[in-house]
Amino acid sequence: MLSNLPPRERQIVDILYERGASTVGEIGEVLEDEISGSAIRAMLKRLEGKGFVERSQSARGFVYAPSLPEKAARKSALGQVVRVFFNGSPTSAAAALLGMQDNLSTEELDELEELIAHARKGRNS
Amino acid sequence: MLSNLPPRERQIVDILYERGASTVGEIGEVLEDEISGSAIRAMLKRLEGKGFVERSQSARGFVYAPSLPEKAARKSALGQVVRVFFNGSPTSAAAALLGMQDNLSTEELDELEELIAHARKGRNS
DNA sequence: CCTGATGCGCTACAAATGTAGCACGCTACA
DNA sequence: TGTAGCGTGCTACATTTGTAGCGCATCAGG
Repeated sequence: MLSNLPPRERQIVDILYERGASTVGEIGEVLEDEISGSAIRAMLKRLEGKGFVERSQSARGFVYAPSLPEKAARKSALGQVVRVFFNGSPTSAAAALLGMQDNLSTEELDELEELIAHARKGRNS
Repeated sequence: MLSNLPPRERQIVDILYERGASTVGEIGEVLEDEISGSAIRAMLKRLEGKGFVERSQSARGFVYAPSLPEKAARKSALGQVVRVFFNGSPTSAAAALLGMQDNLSTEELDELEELIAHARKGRNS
């Protein structure tokens, strides 16, 4: 489970999910607090050992990527907050999410309505 | 920040948010892996020291509650997953959420549509 | 062929975390 | 009035995490 990684390791896999496969240098740039490259490498190595990241060669040198597919990771992460903060109700979490941003684009709203319509339909079947 | 608590401590505050104020005994029951009461108490003490939980007397004995208001914690947690997994777009996170459950009640769907309508209106203003 | 600069792995080590054990006080009940 | 049980705090300790330093390779410029 991603959720029980220690803070720093967690932070690093988050960066990996956020930015996609990255080199040690890139990770270092993203981290606000300056940290030595070898420290990052050590983290990555442990993460690799635990099976959360994979390393591969590339033109840029070694790049590290999360090994758990993003889709699964999303689901797991969302499930976590839904369970903890929204009583297991994805709907109310979605509602909170919609309240988070001040202006949604018309396209986004349309898309959401379509999703809802779809859900409604499925429900009647 | 809640997000950089070590795994076990995180797990415990999660339980607190999920169940509300709880005693050591209750926390122990929820944790799948059997763990000694004193271990839990030590965790709670550290969490209290860090300012994440508060302790108070009650009829049941000492109860522990998260000190960061649930609303803020929610927002922070959601913001986190939105940033990491959904490119900072709450909308697409909401969409994923709607896809998570197979059947939504009509009431929920109505509520969501109302939210969307409201957002649409606000946007035109 | 030197010499810096980079990026790497390894090792070591301080700090934090996760856990159990002990001793104490307070019920409750035979 | 024992004494068994429960909840508590404290302390100690093994493990894990977070970090830096060293030495080695590779590569570019002189």
